[in-house]
Amino acid sequence: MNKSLKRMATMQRMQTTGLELFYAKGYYDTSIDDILKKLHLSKGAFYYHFDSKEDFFVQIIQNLLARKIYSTLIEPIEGHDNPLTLITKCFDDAMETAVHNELDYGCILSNFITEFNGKNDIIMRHLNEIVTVWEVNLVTALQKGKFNGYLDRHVDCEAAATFLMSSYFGVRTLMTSAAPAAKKYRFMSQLRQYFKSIESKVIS
Amino acid sequence: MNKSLKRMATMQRMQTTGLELFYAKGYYDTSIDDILKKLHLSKGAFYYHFDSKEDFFVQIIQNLLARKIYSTLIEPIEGHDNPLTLITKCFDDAMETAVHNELDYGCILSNFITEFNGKNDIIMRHLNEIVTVWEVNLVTALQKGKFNGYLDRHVDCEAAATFLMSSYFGVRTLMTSAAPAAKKYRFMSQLRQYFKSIESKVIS
DNA sequence: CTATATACAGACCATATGGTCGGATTTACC
DNA sequence: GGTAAATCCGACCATATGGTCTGTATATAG
Repeated sequence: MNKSLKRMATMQRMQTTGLELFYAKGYYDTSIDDILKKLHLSKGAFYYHFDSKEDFFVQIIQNLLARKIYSTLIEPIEGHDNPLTLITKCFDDAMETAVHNELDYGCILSNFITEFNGKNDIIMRHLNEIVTVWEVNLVTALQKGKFNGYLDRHVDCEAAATFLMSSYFGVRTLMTSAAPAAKKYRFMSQLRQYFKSIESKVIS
Repeated sequence: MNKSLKRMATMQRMQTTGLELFYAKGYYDTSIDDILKKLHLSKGAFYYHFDSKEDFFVQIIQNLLARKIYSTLIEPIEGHDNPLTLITKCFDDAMETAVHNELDYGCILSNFITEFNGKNDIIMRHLNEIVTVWEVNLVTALQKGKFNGYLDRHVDCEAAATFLMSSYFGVRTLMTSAAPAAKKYRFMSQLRQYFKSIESKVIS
């Protein structure tokens, strides 16, 4: 980490706009020139800092995507409150920003998994790692919630986590298709319904 | 529909392998030559039958994709039985074939929506049409189920449909990532849990 | 002030892709 | 069997893309 500030700054700029465009247009349909054009930089600058387009993207995953997922989907569910409440608010917030984007492209993680599945194993491994981290944190939060009496003791926390991740990935995809605000509202109502069915039945 | 048999046969062959490759590698990362190579056909043959790559894909959507979605996700939920039972079996079957594919690429409809969102409005309209058909049929099935006393009368059928579509899209994406069989099992267990919470509470 | 490493510019290259076009071959019809 | 339409071939084109390489300006160190 002994890199100069200028180097870091340029790399950061490239990665930020790179992620923007990759998210909006997809990895394979975004050329390096697209990114460089937006930054008024040249090919020489790019290949001075990165070995290849793939290397560039892997660094983006580690430096930006992982943190983004963490701050959006993981960190908000940490805490000692009712995990169902935390998850509800977390999903609600994430979907709300999606609704307010004039042009939403769905869950960035889900999109990349779709794009790279069966095409690039190296990148898939990095994406799967993020999925696993999310899963582990979700399961942990749910288990803690069970321990603290918020969830029914018969709940399969691994299964619940899978179900939640699935539904979130899917609704973000569906929201890009049409009527995002309505989709969000409907989704949230049924998420609460599901949560009601797994919460503790004991009247405290 | 006065086209000769030979013409129809060739076009069918092209569309079938076209959909195969588009599904496996994505639209933009599949070249026309890839498709032609697999069929031992030439560029001339392709552009004799189709105006462009986009026209080709639109025809694939209408001729193959729409029917595939219909036979997999719509037709199985038609009938007068309990829609929750039908949907459960429908999802179970669809995911089972995905599990048995050595290489699964997720829900084909969801994948294309992800790929074309924000990139190609014409194709997106065709994909959205299929989504709408699915949604309408799901809502209808649920409403009929409510009318027939299978579902609780307070259930919001539109919301339930959105929730189901979301979770299905999402789980298919998740399944491509790792451990599809386990993901399927966990998902189905929580789907049943959700269904239990919206089914009729009246003991018949 | 000079030398040297850093950071970037941009021409260039090999390859791939969607699409065109004139011609060859096959099929259908009289 | 001859003719014309339908079907298909494959060379060719313009463009785009990932990546290389040489050169140049700027900053840093001695």
